[in-house]
Order: sequence, then structure tokens, then C-alpha cells
Amino acid sequence: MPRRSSGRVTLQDIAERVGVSKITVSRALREPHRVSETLRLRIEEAAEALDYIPNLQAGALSSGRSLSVALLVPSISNSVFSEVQRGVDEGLREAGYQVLMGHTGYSILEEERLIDTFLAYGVDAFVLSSTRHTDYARRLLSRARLPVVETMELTDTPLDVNVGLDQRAAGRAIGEALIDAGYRRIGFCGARLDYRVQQRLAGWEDALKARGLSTQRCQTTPRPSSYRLGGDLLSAMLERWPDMDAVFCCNDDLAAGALFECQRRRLDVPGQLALAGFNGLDITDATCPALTTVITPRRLIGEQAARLLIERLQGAPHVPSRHDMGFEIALRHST
Amino acid sequence: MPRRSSGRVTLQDIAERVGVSKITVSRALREPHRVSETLRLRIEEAAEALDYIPNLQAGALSSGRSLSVALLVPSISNSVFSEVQRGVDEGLREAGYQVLMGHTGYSILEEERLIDTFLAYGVDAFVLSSTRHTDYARRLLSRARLPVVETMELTDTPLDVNVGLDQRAAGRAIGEALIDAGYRRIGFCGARLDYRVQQRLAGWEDALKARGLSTQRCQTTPRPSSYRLGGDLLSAMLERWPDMDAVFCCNDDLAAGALFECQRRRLDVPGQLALAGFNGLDITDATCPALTTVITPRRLIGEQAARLLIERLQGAPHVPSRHDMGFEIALRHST
DNA sequence: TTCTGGAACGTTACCGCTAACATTGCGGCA
DNA sequence: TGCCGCAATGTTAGCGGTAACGTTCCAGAA
Repeated sequence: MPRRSSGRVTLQDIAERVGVSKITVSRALREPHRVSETLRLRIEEAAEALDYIPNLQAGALSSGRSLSVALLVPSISNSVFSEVQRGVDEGLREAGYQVLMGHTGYSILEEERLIDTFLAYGVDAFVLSSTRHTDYARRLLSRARLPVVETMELTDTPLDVNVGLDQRAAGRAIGEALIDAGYRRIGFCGARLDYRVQQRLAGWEDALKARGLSTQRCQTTPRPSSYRLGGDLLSAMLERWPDMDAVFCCNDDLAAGALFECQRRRLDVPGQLALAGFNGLDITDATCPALTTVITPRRLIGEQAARLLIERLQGAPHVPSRHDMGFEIALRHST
Repeated sequence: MPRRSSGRVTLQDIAERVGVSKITVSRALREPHRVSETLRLRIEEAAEALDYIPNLQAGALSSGRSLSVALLVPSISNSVFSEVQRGVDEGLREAGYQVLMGHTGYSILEEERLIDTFLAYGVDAFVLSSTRHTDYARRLLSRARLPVVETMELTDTPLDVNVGLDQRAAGRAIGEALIDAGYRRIGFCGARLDYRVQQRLAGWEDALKARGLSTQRCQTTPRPSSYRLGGDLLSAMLERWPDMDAVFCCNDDLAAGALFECQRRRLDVPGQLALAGFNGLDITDATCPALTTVITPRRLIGEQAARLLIERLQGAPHVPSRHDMGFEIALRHST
């Protein structure tokens, strides 16, 4: 039965019921070993009976720690990030932290806004899914002196911890794989054109140039990627470069959409056109034919981010570091 | 420049700089009209100069309102819920609320845990994506006396506000559509088997029984759905019921997976087998052939949930209500 | 001139919890 | 017997805001 105005059961209510002071109740619940066995049991019983729910806001205000971490991803609907999220979430939950998610819509301005918001909420750390931020966001983060993990891509100038993979090297690797498979008139199609896509494009160019091949077959758009867009981009490319024998799509959504377009056009994949995607989403080995892709260790990135973050939260010093989690080329029937 | 131990800039810091009391600063920032123009400008300037970030925890503790709402979805990676989330998020943000997301992994026990957690965080309301909850979760919610919106499906006994669609009617409608299109040996394949899938299955049975057709061609599994699983389930069904002429898949992922399997088997869709999905995800009108499906108004559900929630938060009384947002059958080339 | 009311700003107390520093009491040892 | 040390519990003082009620002051009505 609540006693105070708010109608909420507080430590004080439990304390009165048991006949001790509220700090003892607080200790019994947080540091059980510091309270005698019998008293602890009585307190736990009372808490249970009163349906006590701790007020984390009050706790955070008092202790300066909220036991929550903000995870900012570009997009909720993009399943690329859900794996990262899972890894982060699992690791942090074990350590007693709650993950609060926000999505930036691929906008660094929105990221800035969210950093501001979550700082106001008093989170203890940030996990970001990019290495590019506004100047103001950088200032906010550095003033707050909170642990920060930047994920997905790598940077030479990490704010704090950086866990990701070399997007450019991955783009280069898939380009080389296509060349090694005998393709010579290789196209690139990309959407959104965020930093990571630009890096993949640069890698693709590296590979082709290194072998003296033309990099002109490149179709890009700032629009967000989707299956439909994959088909549309492919159509445009087939029109402009009818001799194209392979396409590296900047992500699996586009690649799958391109595959569907080939099916509509009764274009044999890989016979007449080879397709490759990026990320290794589930769909890539479900389609017919299965799609060649670059498998990115998203789960692993999330888990590693959580691990390193916990170290920082537990006092490991701020020493900017970079962790390359690698990638893997999956050659499937589409090439 | 921060003054206190926490190193954080507070209202007091601004107040001292301007030479007023902190309550005046608080008012200037929250209720500008209650403070004189000149003073307000000086305060805003000082806040800016000091990089003031409000402490929402302290504010929430003091005022009893946190301006945050918990949104619990079954799965982050399932794009079905990302549309709902967008609708909720957009609507609530306008009203000044922050949405905190949690995912239950389709488990009502996990939902219970999250409700507990978010109550401890002091959220002002809940948006749930189911109408089924543990008894303890129900008790927690009713004791907390917070506005609650249950989404996605409809129930006769809403906790508070209920916004969704009649899953069973939708299952029935797609069943009837298949029958109307001339199919007679119609199968059902379902995964996960959560409440909504069970309802769709029941609707499918309704439709077939009403026309005297057999409902035996039903393949289900508790495993989570995926593209691969769609292919596997279809394979099993073709083995058991080689005469089947159409399949209603409980969601679009399974339907797409089944389509890919048909392509591998060189089975003509819809010539030899018709396929229908559920939800109307992007992929359904990108595949070749495009998939017949039931388009669910997920964005709308989210927006409506936000609207009704805001009314409740602004004082509208607790009067359990049910809002049917309908659905739409999209007949495409797969049938 | 005096009184009144409201705009503008201040004081006090408290939201629920925890850090830091008491205090108490008891067993063990010289 | 007296003292020490430690385990177990208590007291005090905030954390950073906001609600509620006070105070001040000045314009305008009586």
C-alpha cells in the first residue's frame, strides 16, 4: 500500500513496514551481502508484498549512473542493424545495462538531436553506427566524457572505441572476386550513398582500376534503397551498358531487386549477368539462384562493441582504439 | 563552466551567471511567456553559452512526468513492426514525447520483464504490440494507472485503447479470394504460431469450411519464420499434398521463400501453384511474379495509436475502446 | 491619495534514492 | 577487565529539477 502522494511504493514504505531505515532496504536490494540474512529475507518479502518497483530515475539522479546505454542506428527497418543491435543488447543486458535505441534516418543532424536527447536522459554511454558526426555532436560527446563506441566502419580518428570492418577493402574484395571469376565488364549500383556505400564504391573502383578495367558502369542515386529500386537501377544500367556482364550492388536489397528484375526480363543469372550484393542478409541464400555477397560480421561487431563498452564503463581508460572485425566473401550461384 | 561535483551544467549555474534564482531559469526555458522578454533572452543566451543540457531524470522525479513512452514490439528485425514504430514515433515526437523501444522476442514473459523495466524508468505510457499478456503484466499495468495502447490485433477485452485489425477476418478474406480465383486445394503454411498467426489460420479455415473445402493441407511450425523456412515448409507440403494448387503463407517472408523454392523446382507460379502472403511488405511487389498478399495498415495503426495515446496523456478518461483499422487484399500475379 | 490586483520573480520543500560518514554492539584478544 | 575491530545498521546531505505558495512592485481604479 503506497503512502505518499505519488501513489507509488517507495523504499520508505518498505522500511516502515519492516521497521528499519530506508538505506538498509536500499542495501538489502542492491548489495544483499551487506545485510544480515534474516533481515534481508524480511525486506525482500515486504518488497514483494508491496509490489515494489524501484524508481531508476531517482537512483540515477542520486548515484550519477543510469545503467542505460543509447544505441543509435540509421534505420529500424534495415535488418542490417538489427543484428548489431542484438549483439549489443545481449552483451549489455548481462552487465545490467538497458539499451535505449534511437534511429537517425541516416542523418547526422538527426543523430546530433538524438545525442542531445539521450544526454538529457542521462545515459551512461553511446553506441553509434557511423564514424561521421556533426561538429556539435562531437563537442557534446567529448564534453560529456562518456564512453562511446563507433561501429560498422573503421576510422583513423576514433572518438573512443571503434569496432567495424574496412568497407573499402570489402568493396575491393568483391570486385576482385568478380574479376577472378572471369567477368570484365563489371557494373556498380548504389543507393543512399552514405559514407559506407561510398567506401564500397571506392573499393570496387580500386579493384577494377588495378586490373585496367573500366569503372564507368556505375549507377547511383541518393534515394533510399529498396527491392524495387534495385530493379529500377538495373533496368537503367542494362539500357546504358547492354554489354555489362556483372553487377556489384551496394547492398543485398538492391541485389535481390536486381535479381527479380532479371527474372522478369528472363535474363539468365549468372549466365547472362552475374549479381553480387553486400551484407549477407538471410535473403541472399534463399533466392534462386542464391546471391554472391560479402558477409559482414554484424552480430560480432555488436558483441565486441558491448564487451569493450563494458570495460570502459567499468573504468578502463579512454584510449582511442580500432577493432577490425573483418568480412567474408560468399561466392554463390549468382556469379 | 560546470560548478558542482557531477561536472554537469545545471539550472543553478545559469541562474548564478544571470543573477536570478533557478526557478526563474526553469520557467524561462519551459514557460517563456511567464518571464519578461529581456530576462528570457539573457537566460537563453546564458544557457546556450554554457551548453546547458537539461536533466530529464531530475525533472521527471520532481514533476512525476517523464515525457517518454515505451513501445514494445516482438521483434526488431521484423520489418512489419518498423512501420508501426514509425507511425507511433512521429506522432508522439510532435507532442514532445520520446519513444523508448523494447523487443520481446514474441515472449509474453519477456514482455512482462520489459514492462517492469520501463515502469522503473518511469515511462508515462505503454504501446504494446499484442493483446496477450501475463497476469502479472496486467497487474503491473493496472496498478500503474498509465495509458496503454494494445496494437496490431483486436480484442474484446482491451486494457485501455486497442488499435488493430481483425486478423481472423483477414485470413478469411484471403482464403475467400483464393477460392474466388478458382483454387480448391488450398494449403496453409505458418511459422512462429503466435496469436495473430493462429487467428489467420482460423480465418483461412473459416473460408474453406464455408465452401466445403478440405482444411487438411496445413503445415505449421513453432520456429521463427524466415525465407529459408518458407522454402522448407513448401517442400514438405508438396511432398505430402502433391495435388495442392494454392498456398496461403501466414506472412510475406514465408511466401517469398516459398516462391524462391518454386523457382528452384521450376514450378510455375501461379500456373502450377498459387502463392499468397500476409502484410504487404515491400518485397511482395518486387518479386517475379509479384505476390498476392493482405496489406495491413501498419503505419496507420501506429499513427492512430499515437493520436489516441496523446489524448489519454492529456487527460482523456480511461474508457476501453477498440479501433478496427481494416486491411486490403492485393491480388497480384502469384494467384 | 489609497487601495487593489496581477505580472514578475523568489523561497521552501520535496520527488525517491544513494554516497559518505556516523553509530552501535558484540566477540576476541592482551 | 578493557580495548579494538568489524559487521550491521542509521543519519545527514545532497542529486537537479519543479510545485506551491510568497513577496515585491507598479499601474490603474476608486
